[in-house]
Amino acid sequence: MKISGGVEWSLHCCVVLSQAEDPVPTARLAELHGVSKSYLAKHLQSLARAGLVRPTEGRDGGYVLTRAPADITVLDVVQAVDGAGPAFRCTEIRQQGLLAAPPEQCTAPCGIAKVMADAERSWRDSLSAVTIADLAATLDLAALKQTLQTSY
Amino acid sequence: MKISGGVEWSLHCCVVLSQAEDPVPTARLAELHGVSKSYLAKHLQSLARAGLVRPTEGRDGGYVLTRAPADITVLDVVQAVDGAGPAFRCTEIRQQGLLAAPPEQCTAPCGIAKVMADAERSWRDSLSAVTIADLAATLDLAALKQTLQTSY
DNA sequence: TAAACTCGGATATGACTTATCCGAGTAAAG
DNA sequence: CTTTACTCGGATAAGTCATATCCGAGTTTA
Repeated sequence: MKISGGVEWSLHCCVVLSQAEDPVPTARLAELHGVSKSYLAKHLQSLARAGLVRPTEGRDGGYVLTRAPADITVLDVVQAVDGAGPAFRCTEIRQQGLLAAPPEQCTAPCGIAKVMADAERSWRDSLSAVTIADLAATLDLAALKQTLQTSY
Repeated sequence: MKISGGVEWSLHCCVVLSQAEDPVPTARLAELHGVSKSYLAKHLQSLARAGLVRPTEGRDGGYVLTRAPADITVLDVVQAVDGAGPAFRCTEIRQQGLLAAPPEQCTAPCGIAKVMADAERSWRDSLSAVTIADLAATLDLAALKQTLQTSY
């Protein structure tokens, strides 16, 4: 089980965007966090496709959050970057091989698939209980905003 | 987020082993489930390395569970096959770039890392609440044992 | 003693994540 | 109105990890 590395970058960017009033371009977000601009751009595109951020083109353009920070959960960001599909995909092994179960017993989901799905649900519930606003609240916002206004 | 495909095979195998009294070889487990023998062997090795199953070599050899089915959780199997490391790895972005936080504020874990770790904990708790015995209880054990005794 | 069957690690293949670049389009400034 | 500079977006390589397979070392049985 593994989570895409871009998730961490994207979450940090969302926190920064929640404190910025003006659009923030990709290059600026990259130097703020000390990461590759080219690669960060790819993840920001994922956020844009998911409708979490809105791009502004041209001079003085950049990204802005589309919703209030309290209305964007960590799960929203994770799914936008890492995909929303289930981590475990049941291939219906119980219907294959010598001990294939008869189809009439396969109306209910496989017991193994059910356990994995329940676990993923718990995982998602935990992530959706925290918002970008909650994450921002744990930081020194005064210092952050001051750095944001530092000359380019 | 994605889970190795071998996890499904391994869980089904553990359920079968919980109902078998004699060692079951890899080739037999493969034909019972209709999957590749060569590839299944690799995952069974992972289970053996984790100490969940014990191999018996030579003629009439095979694999046997090392513990009672009620003492082996789904989490044990998942971690044996897919690795036990955390899915999210914090790279301490907060200490890099223009808005690097001073080290004295970084004694506690990053807020983002904490959220992700909590979610993974929920996931693991769900998986560790179910055992191989629980999974077996949802099946038609009489039919399964009969198939197990079918001639090779 | 010999034979057959078992697991174990070492070895190719393929898919996916990672990482990067340049062009199309847009808003602002002169 | 023209020019300029800056923005995002998709298309494009490299690297890494999971997938899939094979043959040899060792052991039990007959």
